[in-house]
Amino acid sequence: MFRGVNKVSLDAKGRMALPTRYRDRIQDRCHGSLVITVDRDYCLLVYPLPDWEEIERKLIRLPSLNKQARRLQRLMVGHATEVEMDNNGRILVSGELREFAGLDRKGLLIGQGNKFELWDETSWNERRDGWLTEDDTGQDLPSELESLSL
Amino acid sequence: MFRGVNKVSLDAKGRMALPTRYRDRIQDRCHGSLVITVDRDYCLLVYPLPDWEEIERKLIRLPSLNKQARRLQRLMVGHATEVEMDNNGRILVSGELREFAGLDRKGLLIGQGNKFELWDETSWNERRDGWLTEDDTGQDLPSELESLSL
DNA sequence: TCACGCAGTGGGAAAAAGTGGGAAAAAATG
DNA sequence: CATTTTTTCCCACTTTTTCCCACTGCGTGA
Repeated sequence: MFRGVNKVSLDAKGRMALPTRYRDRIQDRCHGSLVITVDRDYCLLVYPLPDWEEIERKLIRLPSLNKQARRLQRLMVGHATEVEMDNNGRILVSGELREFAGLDRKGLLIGQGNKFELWDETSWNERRDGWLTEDDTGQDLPSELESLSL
Repeated sequence: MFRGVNKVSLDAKGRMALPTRYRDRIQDRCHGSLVITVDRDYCLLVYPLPDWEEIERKLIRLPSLNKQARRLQRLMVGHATEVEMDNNGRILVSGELREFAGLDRKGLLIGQGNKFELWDETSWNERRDGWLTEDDTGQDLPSELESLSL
């Protein structure tokens, strides 16, 4: 499981070093093959290849005539890019993906279970402050949440 | 079960000595592996690794397209950091987490059953005074609270 | 009252991780 | 097919992190 906030930096060539604590797990799981795609919140998602493939299958199977489904397919499958971890534990984030997420030099890699989210530092901070102050009364909670005891 | 208020101090490198009375229990439960994450009230939560993993599993399973669920995932899983107790019974609290909780030198470790809360001393005192004077009439209690006998 | 021991604290050195640059290989273009 | 540009791979340097050791202060017991 991936978790936690990790400061990462992108160099002039768009290379990003993955935090060492995850590297062994990534090697085991997918021999360094990862897939990067986009999220509607203007961050990037980074999956180990096998995990991505499973999601991709689910997405492809969705009903093609459903608008929501096509939107998801186009966004997620359409932007999915396979990358390999190099000898220094770095991956190459393409210019298009960096631009999409507003990524400059300083990024944050956020562990989210089976995947990472990759945010521009500034965007993340803004969004996070929003989530913290946001009033959540009146919103519909999934029933799983109602009974959650942390 | 963890309970009680414990004064703790953080050194320049962010290291914090855990109170001795809990160390054996922490060794038994998780061999010194703890997870620190954030709370909406701007304090930190400290879980023994197995307790955290159970919560994490529940969080990860929540539906990805639900806004509330993603918010919780990003805040809690996204900030969760695994730490190890060192030979001197200390754990390392990262700069980001310290900053989040406004933690400087003096902190309070509050036992809360299966976890601890870690507060900056000043914030805790202010918040506690607030809870004591807060007027809760007119608020609707969940049914579990209605029948609570203390 | 003095000595011993343990918990707490700080600092420093060794190791590991991160970063940048350059050269070689590959690809693209005319 | 040759030249130019892009990409990839490798090496070396710098910074950060981690681990270990030593000192201090307080409490306890002789």
